Amino acid sequence: MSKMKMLPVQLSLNSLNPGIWSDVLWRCPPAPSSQLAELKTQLPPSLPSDPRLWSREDVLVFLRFCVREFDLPKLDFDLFQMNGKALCLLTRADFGHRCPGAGDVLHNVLQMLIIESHMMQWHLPNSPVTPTSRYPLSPQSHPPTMTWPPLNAPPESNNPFHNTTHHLAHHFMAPNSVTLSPPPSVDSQASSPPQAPYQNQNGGGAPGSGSSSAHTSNGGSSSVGTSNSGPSAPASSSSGSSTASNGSAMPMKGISSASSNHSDSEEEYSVSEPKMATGMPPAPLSYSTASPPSTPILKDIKPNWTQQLTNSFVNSWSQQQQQQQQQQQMQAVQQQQPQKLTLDNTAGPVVAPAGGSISAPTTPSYMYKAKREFFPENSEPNTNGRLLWDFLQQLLNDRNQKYSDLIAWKCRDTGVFKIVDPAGLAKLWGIQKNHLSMNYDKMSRALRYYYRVNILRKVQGERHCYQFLRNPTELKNIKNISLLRQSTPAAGAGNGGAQGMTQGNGNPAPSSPAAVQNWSQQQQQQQQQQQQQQQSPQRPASRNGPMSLPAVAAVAAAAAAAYGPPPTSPLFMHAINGAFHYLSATAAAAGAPPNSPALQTPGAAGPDKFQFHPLKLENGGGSSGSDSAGEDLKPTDLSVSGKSAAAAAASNEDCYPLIRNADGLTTIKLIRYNDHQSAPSPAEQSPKPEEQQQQQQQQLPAGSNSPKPMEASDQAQPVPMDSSDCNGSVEVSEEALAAFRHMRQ
DNA sequence: TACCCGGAAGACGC
DNA sequence: TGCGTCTTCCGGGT
Repeated sequence: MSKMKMLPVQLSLNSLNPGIWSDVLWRCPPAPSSQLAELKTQLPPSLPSDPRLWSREDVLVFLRFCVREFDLPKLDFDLFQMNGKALCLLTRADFGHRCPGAGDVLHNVLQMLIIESHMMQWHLPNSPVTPTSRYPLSPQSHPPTMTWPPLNAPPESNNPFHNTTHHLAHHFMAPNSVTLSPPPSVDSQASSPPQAPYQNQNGGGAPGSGSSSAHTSNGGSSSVGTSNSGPSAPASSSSGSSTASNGSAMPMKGISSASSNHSDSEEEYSVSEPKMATGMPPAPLSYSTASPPSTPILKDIKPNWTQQLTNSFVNSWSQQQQQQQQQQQMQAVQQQQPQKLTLDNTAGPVVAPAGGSISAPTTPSYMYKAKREFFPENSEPNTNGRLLWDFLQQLLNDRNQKYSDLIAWKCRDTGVFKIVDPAGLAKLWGIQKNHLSMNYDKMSRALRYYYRVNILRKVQGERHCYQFLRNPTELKNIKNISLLRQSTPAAGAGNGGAQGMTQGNGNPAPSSPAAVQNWSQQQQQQQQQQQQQQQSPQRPASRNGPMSLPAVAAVAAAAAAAYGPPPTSPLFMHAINGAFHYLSATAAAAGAPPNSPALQTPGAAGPDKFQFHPLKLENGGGSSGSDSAGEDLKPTDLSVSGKSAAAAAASNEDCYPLIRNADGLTTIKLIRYNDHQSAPSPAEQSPKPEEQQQQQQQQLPAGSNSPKPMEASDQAQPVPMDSSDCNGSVEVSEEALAAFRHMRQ
């Protein structure tokens, strides 16, 4: 034992799903950098620095090295007949099963190396971190906007690891929250800590994380970790525990993702278990053997891989929601109390993970403080997935396709989607709503409820296939969806029951072919927005703008974990502060993006906080029923953009028409001129400013009953549904890295 | 057996 | 208190 080196990560980890972040960021001993460096220097030089690149032989070399260096018990190397990719997919539990007594060590070491590899990639030049580099672990990052993968996808993408790494990357970039998304009710949204990037996926503050045993003694502790979840805490924590316990979610996710991303065939989608059979990762022994702490939420569900998968999604989802909330509320608060943005590193001490406290990895105390200050209980109303259609939209449009194993577009243009994993999706939905007994039957009932209001229809003949009859913008703008019932579903069974819809409330309600086209257009616009966000050089901060606080902190934490002091150190706190301020300043200097908290103005840019470059083709005058929607689309007001319509159009830039809703709020319609459409020339296309005003006036008669453009893209719902808005992951931008470098200097 | 449908009653939040 | 949005349960059909 004397020769045994200090482990890079504590061994007192439970069997929960290894959140790379959590493990490394919150369990690092005081000097991880030096240890890691030492470790790396002693690794056999033949080993690629990126574990994923290891061959089988490399894996064995690595294992032998660990056995030797850490004085581990003898391993059965036959259980590690896998390459580095597969090895990376092994969970802590997997390691534990393969080599009891040494699994934690191996896992931790490996995770450290993965982290290191991450960091190296981040620092690579010409390695834009956002958004194409959102998949730092994925050698073949795919465009986030790719909803349905091309059939000619490279063979590599068939590799389960493709999506697994993607998923893993997500875990890294936006580490899972422990808290399984308590229903986004007031409590959960307002008081649940903005911990997403910091929480241990392992659930509930890593129940039992302080225990060195793989078996957490239950989560009694777990509820603590979830902090203010209130009544939801048990569910949250328990789910987290389950997630953790079923630590194989990631591999399975990867497998599943791969299949789902490359085929929408019934065979591949419909049943989960067969996927497992066909895509078994090299870790068959541990999927259900991790002895999850029995928890209320999942106790009646076999810990199968689907569940694990779901839990993984749940965490991601939860994290998305929290991050969105966090960003929104941060922006709101910043406008009022910018001085409070400085995280006080004198905040209560971060509960040291060493003591086994579950709080530390779950919610650093400084984040609690931040939460208290920045996230008031009375958060602004925000559906954020509280409505089923919104929930589905956000899953479907997730930029990272993180939920493609649960639900995926089948034809995004027409709004047709397929529930890939009904049970998993239902479970996720149930967790979202805190209805833990949710199942697909119940959820589908809710979906059928949408038939009546012409939001959805069933795709005949295809299981689990539904079609949105209204595009996200429509749905978002229709405040009173019940009004949609005015159209009798019976009238339009053929085309989705959308005929003659809802003219009564002034909402243009083209759910028929025109609506589908409108849907298609907006979907395309969303994709274009995403692409533009990725490519636009004049928006260096990307859609992330200055990184959100969690992102900043994530970078700092990552860096601290990989290089520097532990998160509990003042330097770490200072790093976060510095990063944040640095980014704010950077954003200001570079021309703050719309979602720059510091620069955001409450008026026009406010609602657009999630969209850098809103695009516009407004449905001038409501539902014309025209199939050529583009012809009716007129920009109305370009005041936000500060350019004339003609100039904007001439420059092929986007317009920012304003629409005033019934509440008098000015919102922005996000529609873009499609270059590929048979659009008139820019000069023709864009009315003169006077015309715009006239049009706007025509469209916005105060109190008028005349048809208005979609009513009120209300500011209270700053989280649009399109993919560009699903800001689930903590995207680490170049600025963030620069910030970190800056603060390290 | 699973999926799908829709009625009915009720919960829950606003 | 009313309303909207489910949730839950159910019987029936495919």
